[in-house]
Amino acid sequence: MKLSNSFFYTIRDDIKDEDSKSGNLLVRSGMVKKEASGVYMFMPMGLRVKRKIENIIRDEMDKAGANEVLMPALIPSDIFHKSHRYDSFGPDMFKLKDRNDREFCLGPTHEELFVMAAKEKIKSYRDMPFNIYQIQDKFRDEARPRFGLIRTREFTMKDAYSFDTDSNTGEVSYQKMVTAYKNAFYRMEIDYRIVKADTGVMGGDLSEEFQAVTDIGEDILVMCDSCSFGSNIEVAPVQAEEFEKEDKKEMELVETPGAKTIEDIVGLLKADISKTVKTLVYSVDGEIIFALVKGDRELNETKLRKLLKGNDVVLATEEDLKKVTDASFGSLGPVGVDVKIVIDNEVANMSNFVCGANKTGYHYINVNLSDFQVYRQGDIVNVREGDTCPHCGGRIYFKKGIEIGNTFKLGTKYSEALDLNYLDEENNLKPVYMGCYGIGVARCMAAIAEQKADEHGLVWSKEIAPFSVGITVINMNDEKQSSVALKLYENLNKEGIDVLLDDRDERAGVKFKDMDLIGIPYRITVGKKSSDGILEFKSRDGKIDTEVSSDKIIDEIKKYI
RNA sequence: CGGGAAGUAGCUUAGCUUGGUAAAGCGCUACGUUCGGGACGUAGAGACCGCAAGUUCAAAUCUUGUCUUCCCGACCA
Repeated sequence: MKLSNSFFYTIRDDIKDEDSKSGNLLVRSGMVKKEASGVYMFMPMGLRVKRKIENIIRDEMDKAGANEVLMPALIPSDIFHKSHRYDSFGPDMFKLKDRNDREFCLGPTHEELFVMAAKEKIKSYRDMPFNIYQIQDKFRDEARPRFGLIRTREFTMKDAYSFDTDSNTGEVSYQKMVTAYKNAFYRMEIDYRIVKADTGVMGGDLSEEFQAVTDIGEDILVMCDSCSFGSNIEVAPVQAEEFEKEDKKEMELVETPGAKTIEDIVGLLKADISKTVKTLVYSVDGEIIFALVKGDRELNETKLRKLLKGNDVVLATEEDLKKVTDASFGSLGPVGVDVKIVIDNEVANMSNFVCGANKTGYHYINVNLSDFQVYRQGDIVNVREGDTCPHCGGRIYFKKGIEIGNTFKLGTKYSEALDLNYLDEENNLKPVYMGCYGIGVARCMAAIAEQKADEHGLVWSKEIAPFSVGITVINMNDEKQSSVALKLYENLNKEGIDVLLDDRDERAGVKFKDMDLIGIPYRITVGKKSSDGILEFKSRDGKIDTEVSSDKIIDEIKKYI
């Protein structure tokens, strides 16, 4: 591509309302443009990057034996009613009606349609396994789109679905996809971790996330310093701390005026923080419960939801609280109150602890489990850095991540809901075992930008750069220079190398800045010495900066791409 | 959905407290000088100040409403 007479522009100033590094640079470099919150246009450069990512994924999927298909984005809503997901998606789904008032939605995901497609083929156990995938746009009316391309409302996703007779062969299909993902992300040069994750609205048996490590990640990744353990904090198990068992002391009411937080209590009563218990009030599907965690722990709502098998788990409001006690939030506890009490495993190890007395301004000291009735006990808190690894006893540390891929063992959830069955060898009708596998295409693009960009702009790895090589002509009005550059451009094209020729009548500085901003990995500069057959060869990452004679330049470039 | 901030030229912003229909830089056009890391000078073009009501002789500025966008949180494959 020649830049003169091309649809190409860059923006010099930082973009207002694009605070993330990747979002800002992708817009500044003219790769994308925002049209509405979480809705982006892809311009020529940006589209090329996106396509290259898609093609890497497509290549790896094909190698893994998956077949590409394409589903509609416009989907009749009734199929989501059948799978009972219409309500679980709720307001995240874009809904519309046709002229006959039939309800449609813009697909937020495609499990249902893939099941319908699979029904065409699957009759018997002989018809499996197979895997089908598509690269297509999904629509989700996110509560808060953010960070440029990282969380958008329309986004391109590769989604694959495996169909197997049972969990044994399903496991094989699953591992094939995991391998394909590793290959794809390796080629994209993304720094990522695989972590265990919550299955969420997808349901199923197991979920693993591929998380790109960046500072602006939306997820907290829990890693171990001495083994391969990795988990999203949502589901990372906590190794409950053990405490010395003390003899039970007599519970005692003490005045704690004005104390609202655990820190206040610790200061006021000179209590050790490990002797304090925090009471959190949750509304679980409308019912008020008290959740008890050690004073310095944070409650994990995902774990609480699972323990109680609830759907809607939210912090209670002051109004909710009034239904069960007159006490205010800072003075709550498990003693003498008529609500279900859920305790964290760690609380079960504690004795003679401090907690609220359900009387504003008062706490009890020396409370023990025998002083109240426990409804449920479980792991309901977040891991902290420095905690003990539940697998090997090593130390836990955190990273922030952007979810770029996700693999699920769905099991039979969808096949049962949508009647996807097969006949086995003994002529029994059985539900199909499914897996599903997603990669966020533009999210990969943003994650790479986030990880690799420097103070000069974007830096793309060679396989996903919009062009592999850029030619910068210092002076287009110099006939020698322009003819050398044009010849080189043609020869590189003949070699099948993606090459961008900056033949604009701009000053050299502007051209250098633009080539850096858009992140072309290799640059050839055609300048004064080109009349002596000398060209400059430089890599965007700064590792190469050398002069090469013009008859050797193509061989030199081929070494790298 | 809760908390915070912001909408003024294509872009980034000033002006708003203390009302008098608008300013700068970048970009753009023309000419000249420049020409290897976002050049300089001169002259221009370009804005019903998000939208709607209200107060007022007069509103970018004050009041109310509304829409949009971003940030933190909630939520989220």
